[in-house]
Amino acid sequence: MLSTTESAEPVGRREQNKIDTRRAIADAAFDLARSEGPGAFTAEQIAARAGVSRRTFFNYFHSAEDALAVRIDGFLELALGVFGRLPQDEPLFDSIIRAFSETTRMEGLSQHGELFRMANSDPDLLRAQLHSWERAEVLIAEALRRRLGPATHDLYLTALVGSVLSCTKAAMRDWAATTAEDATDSGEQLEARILAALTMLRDGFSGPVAVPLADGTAGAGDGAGSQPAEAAVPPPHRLA
Amino acid sequence: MLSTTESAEPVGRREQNKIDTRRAIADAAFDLARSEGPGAFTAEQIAARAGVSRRTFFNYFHSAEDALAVRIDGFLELALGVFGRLPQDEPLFDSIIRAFSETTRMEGLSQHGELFRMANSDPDLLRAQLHSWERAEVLIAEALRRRLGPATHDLYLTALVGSVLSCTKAAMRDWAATTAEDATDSGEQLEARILAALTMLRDGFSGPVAVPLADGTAGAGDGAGSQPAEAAVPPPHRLA
DNA sequence: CGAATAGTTGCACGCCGTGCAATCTGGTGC
DNA sequence: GCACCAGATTGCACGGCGTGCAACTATTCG
Repeated sequence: MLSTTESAEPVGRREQNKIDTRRAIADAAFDLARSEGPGAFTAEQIAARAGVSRRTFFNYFHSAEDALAVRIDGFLELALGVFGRLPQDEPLFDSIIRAFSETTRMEGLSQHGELFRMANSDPDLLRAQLHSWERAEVLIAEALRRRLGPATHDLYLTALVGSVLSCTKAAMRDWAATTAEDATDSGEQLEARILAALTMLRDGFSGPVAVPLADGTAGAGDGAGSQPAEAAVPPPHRLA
Repeated sequence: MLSTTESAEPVGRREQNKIDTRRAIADAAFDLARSEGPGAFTAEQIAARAGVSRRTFFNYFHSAEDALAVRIDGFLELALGVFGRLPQDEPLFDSIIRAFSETTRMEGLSQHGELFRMANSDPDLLRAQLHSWERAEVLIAEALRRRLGPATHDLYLTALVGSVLSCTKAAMRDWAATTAEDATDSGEQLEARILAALTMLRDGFSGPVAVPLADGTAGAGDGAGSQPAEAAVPPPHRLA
């Protein structure tokens, strides 16, 4: 299982404490958001639940919403990590698609669905999440530049990365809105949507792409009335 | 000249006062951001400069940053308006491209460049701007659904609109970073970038598209090393 | 004009986010 | 083990934020 915190490196007590604290705060924030509702709790409450002072909370996060949105950062950093480990000689879009596909296997995926829904009723949380995507955009653009070469035009890079993330975001929104995340195939549901959205992007949105369902039939992906094509995962390269 | 506030409708005193106040506040905020630097002024100062009370400021905007970001909303609403007035039978991407192209002729375009640069040094301003794009995404998706038909799949719509806006955003960022906005061809510079970015999107990012320069030569749009194609505006349909 | 309605203002309150100095804790060299 | 130091936590204080509320003022309408 992919993990946000996996790191076999020997790490000192100090560093480990920081990681633990950061995690404790993020978890406390998420628990509170669940029980009290998004935007209906204070930094003080988060700190108390995490067992630190209010001041320490603000040493780790700028706001309560940031403590929630940090999970989005985790998801995107994970995807970036997977992308970096893919063979550089395969078609670019295959790498992109597989990076995000793979990342849907991460632990704690279900929380992301909740997070997206929470953002619907808390504008500040939405902003924090948008900021997370924005930060990831920069990181991914850098990684892409390393892969495509330093001469790659900026506009091409940023437009591409922005579009890819927009499609992924759209897929996750759709997934969060329509899928019960305690379902056993929740991950596959998300993966199918990401695949569909990124395939549409690769095809220049010339037409809608159906979201393949678990039972093998294609979902109602009716766009402009034409018959939607069905997306398929790229050939099964192995992770390096 | 396109205008954010143009409206020939007969409007009562009450309504006009609100419009004036809103504008006065937004202008005051922008002036302050210029003179004091983004994030270096208070709501109280904005209110004072706009000639209203602090409380009234908060009746109009949720924060100082929102008062700045409202200009982004204006730009995007303008583009949406142009899009709605285009003939519905032309190719979708032609409409999209021309809608944004056209909008670069708006008044006060230069301020947008400044706004983008300000966001680099003020995270809260960046968040407010991202929120503006997000809100516009919803509006544009609705307009697109009206055009494509109510059966259009949600994921197709949101992925498309998100990508289009990401490309436009990328174009504006690039423009803001590279172009002196007091240049006489500032508008054309932006238009060329938007055209290039949206053309790349339409082509599924199969390769970079050069940004045509005013002198007729193509700019250095070198992507993966292949020869970049040059973008061209769609045929000159007339606005309805 | 007078009543109704909509917008403005001052006030008060709890919370936010951060600089600062005191304190505590884990790492390092002896 | 002990002394020391860098780094992390904490309490405190302060200015600013964002909003509910009630009083006040301006516009609209009969």
